[in-house]
Amino acid sequence: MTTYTISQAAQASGISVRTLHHYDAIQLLVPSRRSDNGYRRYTEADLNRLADILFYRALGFSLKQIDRVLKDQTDHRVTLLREQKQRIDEHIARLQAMREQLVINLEQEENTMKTKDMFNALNGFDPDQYEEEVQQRWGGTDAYKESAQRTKHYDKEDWARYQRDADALNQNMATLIQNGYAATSDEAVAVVEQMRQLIDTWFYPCSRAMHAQLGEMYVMDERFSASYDNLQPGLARFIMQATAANLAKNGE
Amino acid sequence: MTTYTISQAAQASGISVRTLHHYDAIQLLVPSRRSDNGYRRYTEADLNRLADILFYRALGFSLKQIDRVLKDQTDHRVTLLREQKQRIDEHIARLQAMREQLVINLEQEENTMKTKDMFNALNGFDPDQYEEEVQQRWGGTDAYKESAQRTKHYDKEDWARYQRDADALNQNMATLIQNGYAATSDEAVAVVEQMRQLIDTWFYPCSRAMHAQLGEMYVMDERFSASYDNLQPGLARFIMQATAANLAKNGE
DNA sequence: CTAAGCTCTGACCCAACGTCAGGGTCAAGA
DNA sequence: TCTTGACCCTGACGTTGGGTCAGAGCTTAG
Repeated sequence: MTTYTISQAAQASGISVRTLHHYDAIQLLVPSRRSDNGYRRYTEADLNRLADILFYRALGFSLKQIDRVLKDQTDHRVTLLREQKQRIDEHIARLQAMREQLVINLEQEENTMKTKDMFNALNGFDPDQYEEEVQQRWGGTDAYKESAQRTKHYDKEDWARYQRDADALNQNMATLIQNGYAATSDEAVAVVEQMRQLIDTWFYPCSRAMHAQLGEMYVMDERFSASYDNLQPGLARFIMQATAANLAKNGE
Repeated sequence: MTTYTISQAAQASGISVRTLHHYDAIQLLVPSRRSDNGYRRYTEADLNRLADILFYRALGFSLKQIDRVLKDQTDHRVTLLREQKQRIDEHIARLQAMREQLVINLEQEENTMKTKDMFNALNGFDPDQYEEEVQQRWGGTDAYKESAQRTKHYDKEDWARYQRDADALNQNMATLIQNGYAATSDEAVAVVEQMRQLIDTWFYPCSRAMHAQLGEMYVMDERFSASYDNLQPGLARFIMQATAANLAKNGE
């Protein structure tokens, strides 16, 4: 009778030696013989059983279940198969629910990403990946071109530095709102002027008139205003009014 | 500031206390405070983080991944979500392949079940569940009716007893084949006569002529002969020949 | 004062192996 | 004959996400 060593058995069935050790340990597949030196010897019958095991394993049965299935001669098997199908169907249903949620989430994230990118395009972030919308809406403007030129050479730290400064200014503005300052107050105008200068230094020449236009955009586009108002309700509109006041008080 | 005990936090979010212990242990959710006696106190912020954790858990992220996702502010998140969707899609595909295999297998098993049931209908097993084919092919015969009548009152032990006797006779017959006896030998005929009597006592009056017919059926229908030949190659044909010999030697 | 109902930490358990570690066996080549 | 390399063995720990005690402390109501 021809027998196989453990590595032969493993290779023949495409599993690891460790797996066969495991199946032996849990008595799922005990090789029929051992050679004198204690090596496992697998017979053809053993390999057949192994094939059955792997078959049911591929169907998602647990090793414990497989043991039962192979003991149970044919009768109860149909029930077990049906139960397993049931389990798999439920599992699939669960995963499909997850998938749906993920898709919904991705759409949301992508929307806010787009919004951010539109903003970033005007402020200079790399719009390469979202060319469609950004290019269509802003691609023709001089500001866009200048911004795209300059920012090409910025690195991570540059971005982080800018982000920090911008966040600080937004935070200042939010504080003003909380303390009851008007958008036309000198304090608000001072902050918005700093905002303008920040854009000016980092991205493109931004006049007060242009900044006022930008402020309007913040309000018009819900996706912008949402992200601002997230920080502080009414912030988008407040900034818009401040840009206008800045233009009125200090000229172009 | 209102805080929550561990059991309150658990109940509020529908998870176990042990789970919160675990999340604390792996630093996924460390409660902001402990009270003087060492009890965990969860703040609202903690519960918010917990909600996020459970949200991503529901999407199939591992706890380790969740930790990263919650650290990573928004940017890398889209990538992670996309990767997760990818994993889930693959998982679904695998499960659907399993499902297909299971369905195919179930169809096969159901076919062999039907065969067995046809046999059982003539030998008396409850054919209720497979009425279609069994009824169509055998429903009109007297033997079927008689069998159906009698077996209605058999219980599990009756069936087991019958099964044991039948198995023993089949085994006897197999042994005769192995030892080179002819189907027409007195020994084979003796066994087949016992088989006939078994049917006679358990199910319906079965003459030798009828038994010969039955024997023919064993051979004709591949589904029958396969299950007999499984026990011993050539067994189905051997029994058929023996039933014929029995009829010839001993009359109707 | 005691029992009930919380809480704590520590520790073992599950499934299906992967991955060493430490140590034998065997055949071929120097 | 000795060594090298390719196999083989057992034993044991790690992984994931908690479940399930066990032993012990705190607080509160009866």
